Amino acid sequence: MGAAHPLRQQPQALKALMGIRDLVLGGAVTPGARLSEVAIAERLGISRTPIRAALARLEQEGLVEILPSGGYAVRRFSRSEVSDAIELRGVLEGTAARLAAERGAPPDRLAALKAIVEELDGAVADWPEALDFDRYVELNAAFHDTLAGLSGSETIRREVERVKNLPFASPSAFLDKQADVPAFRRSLVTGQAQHRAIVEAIEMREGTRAEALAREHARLARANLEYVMEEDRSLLARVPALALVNE
Amino acid sequence: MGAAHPLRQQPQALKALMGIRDLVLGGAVTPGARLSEVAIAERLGISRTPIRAALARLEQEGLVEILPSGGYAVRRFSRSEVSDAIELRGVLEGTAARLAAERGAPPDRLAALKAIVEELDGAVADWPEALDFDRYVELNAAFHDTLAGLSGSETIRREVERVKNLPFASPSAFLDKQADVPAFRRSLVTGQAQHRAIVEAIEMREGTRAEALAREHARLARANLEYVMEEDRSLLARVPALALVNE
DNA sequence: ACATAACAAAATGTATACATCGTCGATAGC
DNA sequence: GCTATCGACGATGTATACATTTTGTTATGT
Repeated sequence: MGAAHPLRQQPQALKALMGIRDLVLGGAVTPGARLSEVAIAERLGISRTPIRAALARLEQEGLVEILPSGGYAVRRFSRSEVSDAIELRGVLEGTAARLAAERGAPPDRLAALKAIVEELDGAVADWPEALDFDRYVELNAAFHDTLAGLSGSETIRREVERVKNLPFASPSAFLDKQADVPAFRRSLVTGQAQHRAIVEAIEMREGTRAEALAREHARLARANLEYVMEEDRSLLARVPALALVNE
Repeated sequence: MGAAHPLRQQPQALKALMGIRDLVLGGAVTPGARLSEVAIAERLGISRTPIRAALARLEQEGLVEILPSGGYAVRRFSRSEVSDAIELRGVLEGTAARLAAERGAPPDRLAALKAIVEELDGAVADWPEALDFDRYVELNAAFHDTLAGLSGSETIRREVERVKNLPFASPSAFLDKQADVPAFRRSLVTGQAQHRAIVEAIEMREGTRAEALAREHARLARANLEYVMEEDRSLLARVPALALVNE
């Protein structure tokens, strides 16, 4: 599945990375607040060294920012930045889809992608009401991971995976049991139709169509974001990925 | 111009980053070879700590890779990876151009971009033979930096700048006095025409056209890459950015 | 009461010491 | 002569100690 990065993380380094991620996304530290290295080190029970490494990495990923005077702080995202990050994911996934179509995807991987779509179809269609969120999220993530690697270009795959590290830009950002509203549920049906169309376009070597579809697919997440901001701001607290959005 | 990153680098950290970059790009260590932390530390006269930080960052940038057993090595790039990185730059710059056109670029920044194009015109047209490479490189870099920030999306700007950190993906990769061949020189004329067209498209709010043009503009670099690989491999050694390409 | 300057506390940046793991080589056995 | 295992060397991963900068507070002067 997603061998994500060539990460051969050492135990402490891994603890630091996951720990800080949880701290930030769990709302333990408010956006904009300083991330004190000693405080984190004590809280996680490890030394400052892996903490610093993790912070530097998270800065590269865009989750934390460097303070002008040194040190790091939890990054705050404006609504437009979230929107742009989603658009960016669409652009990159679109490129992955286009290249896969133009260059021809490896038959086995394309078959795997089609199998995932079939399973997704089952998950969505069988019991539209009693949908298994966990299962859908898992399959959806698998679809996007497979798509990212379908072009055979490691360069593209890396960048797609990179942008997905931003929590709200992930394809599963708005898929959460805590945020189970009809509007989101409807988007799953549309999304699944787009999944099918993307695979079809790649199979037919229709690069431009595949790219446009993947972009539009990402914009489904943007629509969900707008729904949260305009229609039901109470979801802001219930969608974990949106904890960092201020404005 | 390009305040690149919110990097408030400490002296040792900066020395480490620049030093290792020079080591890798200068060919002091062969691609694939291990980058021993102690060796680098002794060579640069600083401790291992900033070295490690710089290596971790360069791994994120894609210049070095993590060895399965730990530590880092100089990354080797296949021809297709170089080609894909250039394509990726085109995709991202294309997105920057499209968004600038769709959303409307700030008048002052657009004016600045037009001024750069004017200056570039002078540099190219006045003395086609006695072209000042340094000046052209500087203006060309300014054009691409300005374009990256023209959409107003910091997210997009960041990503464009990121991919440009890969030496061979930079817009100036094939602009070098050491590699002054007629084929490259001709590409400058075509490139300058594309610069003009990109600005025009953004000004006319023609987003799709702007995106397509920016992509095609990047493919000029891809053509130069193919020229090196197919027509004149002696350039492989003369174009500094291509030192990491094996195959 | 307010502003300013000096001082103290704390945080980061850097260096070094220690622990752990991988790799290379030598030696012993077959 | 070849292979396998044991051991030493070296490298990275981690922790800690030190130095420098930043920040917050307090006291003093106007």
